[in-house]
Amino acid sequence: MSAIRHALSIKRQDDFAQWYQEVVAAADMAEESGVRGCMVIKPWGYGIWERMQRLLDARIKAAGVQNAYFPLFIPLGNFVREAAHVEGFAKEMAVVTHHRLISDGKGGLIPDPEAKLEEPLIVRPTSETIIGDAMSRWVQSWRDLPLLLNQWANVVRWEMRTRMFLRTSEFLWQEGHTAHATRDDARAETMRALEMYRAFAEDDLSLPVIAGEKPENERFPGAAETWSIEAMMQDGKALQAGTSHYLGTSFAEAAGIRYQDREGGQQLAHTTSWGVSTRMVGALIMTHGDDDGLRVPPAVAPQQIVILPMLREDDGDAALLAYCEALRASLAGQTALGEPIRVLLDSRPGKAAARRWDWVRRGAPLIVEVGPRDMTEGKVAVLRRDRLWTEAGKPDFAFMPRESFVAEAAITLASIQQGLHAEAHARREANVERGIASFEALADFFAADKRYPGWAEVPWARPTGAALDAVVERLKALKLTFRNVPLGAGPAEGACLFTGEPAVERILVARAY
RNA sequence: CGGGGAGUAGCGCAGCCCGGUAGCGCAUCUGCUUUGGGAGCAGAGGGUCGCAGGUUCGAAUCCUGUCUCCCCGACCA
Repeated sequence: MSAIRHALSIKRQDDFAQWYQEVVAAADMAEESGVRGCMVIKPWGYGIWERMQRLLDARIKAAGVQNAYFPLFIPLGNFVREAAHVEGFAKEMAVVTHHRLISDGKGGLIPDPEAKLEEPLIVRPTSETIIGDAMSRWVQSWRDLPLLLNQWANVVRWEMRTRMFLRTSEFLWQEGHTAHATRDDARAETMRALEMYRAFAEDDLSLPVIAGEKPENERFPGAAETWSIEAMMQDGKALQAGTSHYLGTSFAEAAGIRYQDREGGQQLAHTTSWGVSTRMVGALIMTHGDDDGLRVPPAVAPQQIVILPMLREDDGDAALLAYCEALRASLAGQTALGEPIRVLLDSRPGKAAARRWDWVRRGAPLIVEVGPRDMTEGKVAVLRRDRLWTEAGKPDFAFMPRESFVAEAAITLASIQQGLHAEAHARREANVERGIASFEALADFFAADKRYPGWAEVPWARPTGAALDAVVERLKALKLTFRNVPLGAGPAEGACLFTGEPAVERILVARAY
């Protein structure tokens, strides 16, 4: 029995879905908007997304990809060109049909029947078609290739069931779109983007992921190959945290992206697309969150250190504030994880001991409380969010000289960044089962009632078409899905769990978000 | 989109069955006390009861519709 008085009312192990929702609210990240499937992202949540944007954008630009912006609306006629793509998205589309409102005579407004659009516009669910259209004009010669574009944008998919950050009708993302002269070049770009996402997730978000290729049934509509990074959440489910697609020439054919080669012949370009979305914020919560709220990895924390002066609303406050301001300035002059330290002096009135818990729930990596006696002694009281409690169930403050804290702040932040990754990585590795040799054993593995159903990595023969569909159905009956064929998986041995044929590779099976 | 549950103050809830002045806890504000770690006492402010119709002398409460959220399913780059 624990005497700890946690900052949340719901524990992960009691109700993971409810816990997730409480973290989103308690960490002040987002709230309901009143519009189905759409959320208001609040400053702390959006600040985390902005940090993700900044770090990923730098990686994208470092690869020579340029940012551009394409329209929100796509003419319906443009969208219908790539058959598989259309089939994949048609049933979840928002459509604009009118351009004016008129009074309904009862004090309300209705779309003006006189203002119906000749051709409806769809709200982009992704931008392959509209960017492909631009590429068809921008690509003429082999000298125009490769064409490497990215856009940061919102997209809309009319989801049947939504969850904050994980699946919303409108979400924010980046979508990279590239065109290449050859299959090899395009595939190399696909893999570069995949590796970029892996490094971004692991290094910047402390999120251990497994990069690999999606099986045929999980491919992006119209893609030749789909690759993903998969992360394990604290309930053992898998979350696809980023995807990279080699699109072959089918989108180039649909959009007319052709170039003249060195011999003067007309060739179809090979295209790719790749994306990461605000879903990543959900992955962060479900990977690093604990029973006291979120824990934000320092690299993406909007504020890495929060200073809380213990104000008493008396004459001593001025001196205490000056002491804290000096502390803030000396920290802000330091560099951690390659950037100036982001430090907030939270001097709003109120008891520091009470406001501390707001920052615990938000997951600020370091919380520093400073009282009059600390000031006199030249000390600070430091609370690390990644190790909150003492054995006795009290907040684990480290009282240390101010100068020591300042001198070690960068190292401490790097240590938290690394520690969160190590913790999540150890948890995942402890819950990936690689020794399952039969379908029955697979079913047993997932039938066991345990906190982490985890993942299974099993040999398979890579069936396709109807044979694959049959396997997918068998898995669906167990609420299981294929995740990906990990790049780093060992050589396949033995028989395919699903067909009995000699295995050709190893694939991850898991419950998934 | 199918089945189930829910919407009352910023948050969590009671009241509804059986119609009759809108309640509790936390939070907020004020005062006093307290002051090394999530303070105590007293007082105060804050709600067209999701929205729209209907029944009724009278609706948070009964009826109809609708919107949103949660859970299960189907769907899901």
